[in-house]
Amino acid sequence: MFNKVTENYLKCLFECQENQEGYIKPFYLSRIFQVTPAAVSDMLKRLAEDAYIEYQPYKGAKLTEKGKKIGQNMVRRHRIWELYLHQVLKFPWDVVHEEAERLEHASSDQLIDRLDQELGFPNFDPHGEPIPSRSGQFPPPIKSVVLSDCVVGKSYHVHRVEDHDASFLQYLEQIGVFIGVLIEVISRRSFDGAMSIKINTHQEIITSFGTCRIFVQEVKDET
Amino acid sequence: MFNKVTENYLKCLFECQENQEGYIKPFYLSRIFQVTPAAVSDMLKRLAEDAYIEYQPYKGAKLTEKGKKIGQNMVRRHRIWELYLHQVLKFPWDVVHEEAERLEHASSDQLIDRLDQELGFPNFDPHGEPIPSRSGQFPPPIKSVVLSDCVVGKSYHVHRVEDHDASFLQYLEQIGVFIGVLIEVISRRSFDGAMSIKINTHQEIITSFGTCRIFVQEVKDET
DNA sequence: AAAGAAGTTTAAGTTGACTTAAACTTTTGT
DNA sequence: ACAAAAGTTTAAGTCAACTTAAACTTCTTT
Repeated sequence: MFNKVTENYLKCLFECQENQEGYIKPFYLSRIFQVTPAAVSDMLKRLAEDAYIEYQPYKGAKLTEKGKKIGQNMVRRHRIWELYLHQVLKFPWDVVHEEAERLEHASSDQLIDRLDQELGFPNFDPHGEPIPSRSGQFPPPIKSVVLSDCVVGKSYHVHRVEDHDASFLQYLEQIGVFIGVLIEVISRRSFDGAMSIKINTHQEIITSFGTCRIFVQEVKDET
Repeated sequence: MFNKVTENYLKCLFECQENQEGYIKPFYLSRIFQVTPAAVSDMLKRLAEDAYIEYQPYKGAKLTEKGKKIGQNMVRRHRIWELYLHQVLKFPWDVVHEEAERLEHASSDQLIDRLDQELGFPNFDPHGEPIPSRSGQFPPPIKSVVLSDCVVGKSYHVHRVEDHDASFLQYLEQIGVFIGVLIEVISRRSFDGAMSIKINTHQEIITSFGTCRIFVQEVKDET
């Protein structure tokens, strides 16, 4: 479609705008892409020239409608590939991110639509991220809270986990934390934020690294 | 794995060496990649520096063992993707080449092996090209002849067709020429080489463009 | 309010993959 | 066998995406 670097910038900017308002700062992008801030500056200037972003020096960048469309499409491609790799080709959820990261740039829209169809037009990827439809529609948002904010004694369904660290995902798989799983908060340590949770029959300790990367929904009591 | 351009050169050189001995000439590569001969010269020099090829000015290029390995792997990736797209995802055989052309650079060896397994470790792609195994083994070669060399009155199985022109493949599909189909040579016109062939019940005229791009096996008479 | 830290931009340079133009080598046809 | 044609290389330049180093702006803190 376009080139890899452009697609990655627009995807990343789109993902930022999913979570927070305002302008995205170069420093953030330079960490994500592992390049110097100077390279980001350079690139943002080019993206602005082609009207993919609105960019003001020292202020940051923001997608235009044109750029947003492409960024959203890249997010769709990425999440559909992740789900296809996991669900159809049975790859563990900790490896699909990296593979999808390349495949998303190498697929036609027709291929993505075909995978989408094969998957039954799913709403969420293996880490719980929403998948926009071909027409750009997102599924209705699910209001979830971060595990670290949860109340001791209550039960929750795991709804989303952050997907950028493979070894973290491996750990979660090993202790039985998947999307949809029911957990109960047993305790929280005040000094380091680590939480003890019950999954089915066994108990596990999740450190603050994890508790701020796991998102859950409160279970509606049905008694 | 490496970069796209390098991978494409090594793949192309490998495909050449599948068919003919000797050194590959820059002019040929420049037509394939749609770049100027100067660009090819430049690239060959770089490939030789990294010991992927043996290259002598005005003589041409030849893969080293190191380059051969990569080229063969790219051929494997390409053909497995073509077959997966055609057989599993039901894409018509005239579009799979283009899609595979990009996917082959974006897949890990693990993904390719997984697709291979899903397909049951096949020996040929949708156009009849042999697929090397993960260990580099090719299926036993099938001795086939080009349709233009066939004898009027005899019957043949279609074994391979050249895959680079999508509209040619569309045409073949439309008239019922697939890999494995039985055809009978009815006649050949001496002045332009066009041949009339019988497919099942109907007859079709194949011009010389096609007769030199369709490869067949003689049917062993079993009376 | 001013200084230092944190972050950003500019300037100059590099690299890979291209281009055009000109010089060169090899092949082909008579 | 030799001239013209065909193909190849070299030289110089471009462009995207990077780098480092230096200059600059903004944020934070006292």
